[in-house]
Amino acid sequence: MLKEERKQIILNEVRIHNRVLLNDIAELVSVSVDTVRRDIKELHDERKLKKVHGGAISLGFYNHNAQEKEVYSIEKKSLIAKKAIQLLKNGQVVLFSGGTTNLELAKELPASLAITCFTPSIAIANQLLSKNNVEVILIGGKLSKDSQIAVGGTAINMLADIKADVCFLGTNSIDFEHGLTEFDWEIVEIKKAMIRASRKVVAPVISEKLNSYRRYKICNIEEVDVLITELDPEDKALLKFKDKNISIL
Amino acid sequence: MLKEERKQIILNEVRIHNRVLLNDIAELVSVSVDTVRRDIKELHDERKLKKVHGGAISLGFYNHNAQEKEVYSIEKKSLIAKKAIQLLKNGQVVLFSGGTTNLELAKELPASLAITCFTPSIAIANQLLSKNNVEVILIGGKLSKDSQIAVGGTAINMLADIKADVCFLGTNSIDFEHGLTEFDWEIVEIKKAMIRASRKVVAPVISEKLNSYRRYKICNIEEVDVLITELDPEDKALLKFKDKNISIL
DNA sequence: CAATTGTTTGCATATTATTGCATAATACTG
DNA sequence: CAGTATTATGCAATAATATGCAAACAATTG
Repeated sequence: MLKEERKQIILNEVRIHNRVLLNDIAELVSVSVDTVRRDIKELHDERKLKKVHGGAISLGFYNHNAQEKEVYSIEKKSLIAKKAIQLLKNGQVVLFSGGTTNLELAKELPASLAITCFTPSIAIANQLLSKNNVEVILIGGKLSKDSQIAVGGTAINMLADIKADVCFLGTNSIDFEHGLTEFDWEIVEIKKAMIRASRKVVAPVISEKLNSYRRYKICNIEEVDVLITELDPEDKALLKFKDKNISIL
Repeated sequence: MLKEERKQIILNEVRIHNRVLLNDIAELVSVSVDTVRRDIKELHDERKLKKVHGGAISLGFYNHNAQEKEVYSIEKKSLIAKKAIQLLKNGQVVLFSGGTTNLELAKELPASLAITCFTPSIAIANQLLSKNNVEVILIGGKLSKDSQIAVGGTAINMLADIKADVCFLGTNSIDFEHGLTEFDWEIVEIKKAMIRASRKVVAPVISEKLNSYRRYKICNIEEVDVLITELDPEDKALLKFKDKNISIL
């Protein structure tokens, strides 16, 4: 068994289970735990996973927590927000899903921009309210305690009456193969409806969310028109998306 | 179970419920309370939650400066809130209009109370979200910039499908002769719809709002079932309302 | 082919991290 | 202010880690 082969297996396990135990891997690939430990250390240095006491966890899993993102990735999100704002023109109708990246986007909207915004997120609605030239329309429905956005039939019905110019679609995970995915089915339903309600789908995502996936699928990667990350558009991690005719910012 | 994994679970619980008890977590993840305590201490040091006596609470997810600054007659509002809460029973469906008095009411709802709440106010929805046993349903629609509640046809249509047990109807002014009145026609429309959507109308108002009136009328004084003020129910300012068969609290 | 060099691997060892328990101190409750 | 619950602290058992070392292995060179 080649070392690289082993490392791929480890990464795969991490991707599937979001965590691995050192001992399990050692048994799985029939090497000593020391070797696995060294492999994980290398993968950690390569930023492919996070080494923790007793094993490793996926970066996506580690980062999925809202507070941490809030605190630690502000600069990245701000960069993404700035790129995203360039897509907007006066008079447009814009749909915002939830998430802290979209929240940052809402925060940074220039005061001069006159647009109409729909959102099921109370946090984003709250931010948008402070923009004088922005008309804010709240998408109603049962509030998910978890993600703090309106979900369910009412929200989906309301979206059915909308055709927005742009939808800023936050997502938990994005993967070339598995598309956009989420933890929570309620959220998936509402995001599917948001895609249907928009002419153009823009996915602002932190690069850490790339190459990870969750249980439930929102859509295929092809349904995204524009992908915005904090990385340089020419970054090698983004190249394959260009093949699918997705704009990269 | 990896330590990091456990920490993620704790964070997740905090995110969902806004607070966790040490003992609950210990049971949930099957470790001693000491271990959970240490985990929470670490998460606290990492600024991912706030450690409190007996457990942890989430960091305020967004700083609602606007509402926090409204400290006008907070004691009076708190007193009104306490009286209003006594009207509520588990299992009821409750409608909240906007306003700082209703916000105070939402804040002070006891954690044990299990009710379903509808509201067009993002500030109140936000408060209600932190109550474990409260289901929150947001009434969607265009957000009024000054009152920060959803107004217009969408909101009114949504209300048409509801029959709540109680409606806490905030109002700008209340007058024996002119009834409940407002500055803003949009708000009047939505409040009219709220009255139609409820079996019982409760008006929590500070005494300062008594005996004043505005341009637009929500309803006659007779349509109010219960009037709650910070005054003693026997106060002479309230006597005349009793004649109209309105309960005074 | 033998010698050399560098890498990988497993093992032994010392070090460090994690956990639960005991106990004393402190905070909350009525 | 007493009674209870929660917390901080030290300690010991266990598990995981880092480190050095030697054997195994591969690639390169004379």
